[in-house]
Amino acid sequence: MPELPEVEVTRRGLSQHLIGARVQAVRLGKPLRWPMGCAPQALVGAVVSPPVRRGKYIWLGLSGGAQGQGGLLLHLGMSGSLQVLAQPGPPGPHDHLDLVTDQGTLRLTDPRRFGAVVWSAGLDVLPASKLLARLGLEPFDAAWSGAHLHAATRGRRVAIKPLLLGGEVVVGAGNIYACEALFRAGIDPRLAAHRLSKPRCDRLADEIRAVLAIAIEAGGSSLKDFKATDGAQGHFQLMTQVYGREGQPCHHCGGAIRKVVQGQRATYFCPTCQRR
DNA sequence: AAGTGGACCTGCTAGC
DNA sequence: TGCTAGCAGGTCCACT
Repeated sequence: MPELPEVEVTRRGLSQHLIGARVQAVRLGKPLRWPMGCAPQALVGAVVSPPVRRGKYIWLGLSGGAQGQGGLLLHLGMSGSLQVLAQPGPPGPHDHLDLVTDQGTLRLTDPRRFGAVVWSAGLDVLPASKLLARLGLEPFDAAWSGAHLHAATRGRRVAIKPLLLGGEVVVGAGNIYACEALFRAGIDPRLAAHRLSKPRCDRLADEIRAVLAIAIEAGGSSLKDFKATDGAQGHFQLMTQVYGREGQPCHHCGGAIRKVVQGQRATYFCPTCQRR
């Protein structure tokens, strides 16, 4: 589910409610992708630092508990969401973490359990450092540019769309936003990455940043599971030009949007507006 | 090294 | 109406 915009909307929600909150209790549900790596009890008494986003991860710094200085690295996988609840009801079968604090209960809900909650003593030490090690540039970092994209794609014969999904070049564009950015840039998702000219890299780098910014403004995309921390739904899914629109007319040229499969993921594009 | 495909898990939908 | 196959926003790992 959550791509960069949904994670960023979530991070902002956590910032509003949880900074300075003191952990009172921790409850775990079913196992997620990896074990948390510390005893839940050891987090009691810790105080929450301002949350930080790196790619699709959220880092929630914690200080002062028995576990000592460190934090939780959170990932929402395909179907996760985080809410801050003033009056939490009993946890359901898909609620896998409750961080009860004096400012509300942070609850992670994730039906598919591809998400993760991992304790680490810091972002730059194991295990967090390993999870973040291969991540590419942040799209809102000044270093993200067409020049960087151009350099990173030299010698890469893989198609541009699955390369974007991999996140080693630039983080944050998942299946929806990779499709949308390539449409906006007029680039065929099947084009081998190394064939992208410098001007087209400039355009694509700009469009990736633009579509992610627009989606953050829209509160993200809520296809089925995603909710912001206050339960609000995003509405970017109403604005997609290609994603999920197979057979429907292109808003630009009127031709039918096509769907192909790349790397076992659906890709949507306009065969007229997007060129090799 | 780069590329490809399978794995993880659950719920929903389209099609028979 | 009921079953089943296929699909879903991510990413790690093993294999060629």
